[in-house]
Amino acid sequence: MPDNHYLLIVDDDATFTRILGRAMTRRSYQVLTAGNAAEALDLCRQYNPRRAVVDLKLESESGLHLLPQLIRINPQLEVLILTGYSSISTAVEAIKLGALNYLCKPASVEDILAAFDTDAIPEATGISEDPPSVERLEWEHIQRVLAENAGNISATARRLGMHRRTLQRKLQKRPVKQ
Amino acid sequence: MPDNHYLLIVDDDATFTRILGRAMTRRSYQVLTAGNAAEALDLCRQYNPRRAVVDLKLESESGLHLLPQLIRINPQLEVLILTGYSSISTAVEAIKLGALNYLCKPASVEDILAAFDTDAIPEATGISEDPPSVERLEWEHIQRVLAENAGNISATARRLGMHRRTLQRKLQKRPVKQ
DNA sequence: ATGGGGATGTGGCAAATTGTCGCACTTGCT
DNA sequence: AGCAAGTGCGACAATTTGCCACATCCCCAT
Repeated sequence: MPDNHYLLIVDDDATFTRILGRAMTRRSYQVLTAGNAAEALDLCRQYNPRRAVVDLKLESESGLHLLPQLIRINPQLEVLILTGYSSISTAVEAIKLGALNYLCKPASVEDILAAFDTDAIPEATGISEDPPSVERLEWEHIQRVLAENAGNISATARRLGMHRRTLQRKLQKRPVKQ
Repeated sequence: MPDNHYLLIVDDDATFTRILGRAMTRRSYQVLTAGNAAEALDLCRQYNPRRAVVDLKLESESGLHLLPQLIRINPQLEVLILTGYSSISTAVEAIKLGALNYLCKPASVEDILAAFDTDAIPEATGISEDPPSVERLEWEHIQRVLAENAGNISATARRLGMHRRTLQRKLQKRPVKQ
């Protein structure tokens, strides 16, 4: 184990950081939380955390912009990008910028921990292209259109040709794992 | 401009490699084509191409497996991964393994060139114009996977994570229309 | 401030879709 | 011949929808 267990959580949703922070504290991380980029950079400089969970969508600035700054401070930092909607291009961008991994919200604490630790053997395991399950495909598509419509559920349902009530119910459920 | 314009195209679909190869030749690339991993590695060693387009789904082996081997031969190689479906996890995996970019088929020659030449990422799935309904998206996805499995309904259902009976019923309901 | 026009969250219920078995038949391989 | 795998289909239960009816909110123009 490394010399410290500092985990930096960056998200402007206070509720989310609180919940995740508590869960991580319970797993013996020393949790630092930041609500914006400036705070995050300060904490990073001050505590030199080993891992970070960064929301892609911060109020004004983008998590994608924050990412390289954090890594410049500490090149060893393992950053996990969290995003509300799944977009391949942002996922690719995040990894190119040095993120360790990329997850879609809502993600469970287990998902997050797994995303940090899975990195171990990307090559050895037989990676093959599996077609995404229809559920997964649907979920990602919904997230994309929802993002396009700025989170407007009614409009999204209309454009997706599904009933608003149905969309609501789907959104309440969990994302499907691959 | 670099010392050579060799472009390696790796895909087991001969028609695709021919079309893409011709288009790239017209754009003054010297095109090398391979139908499997072994050929690809040979060509890579022999010609030391600067760029490569690799289909993620090769017959037996996976493009994701080939990727690190190519890069080991030539760390400068710019590899573009082409895939049949848009899947965030494989996109992330590909970039982690050193791919320059990730595109979904069908991609135009322009898309491919743009993916090589710009850091900005073209929206991989070509979304954002008019969101297809979930039904339509599902239908297209089913057709793709079904084709990939040579019309095998049982196998398709398994890979799609849906019940065989359900797939049967879906296929019956919509013969082929749009 | 007052009243549209949208959006959102819920509950309830009928209608439609799925999940699950089972069974008969065909194919390809040994 | 016998086996493994795939296919088509009927029946029935379990879920998931579509749809309607509110009750709130919020924003904006009157």
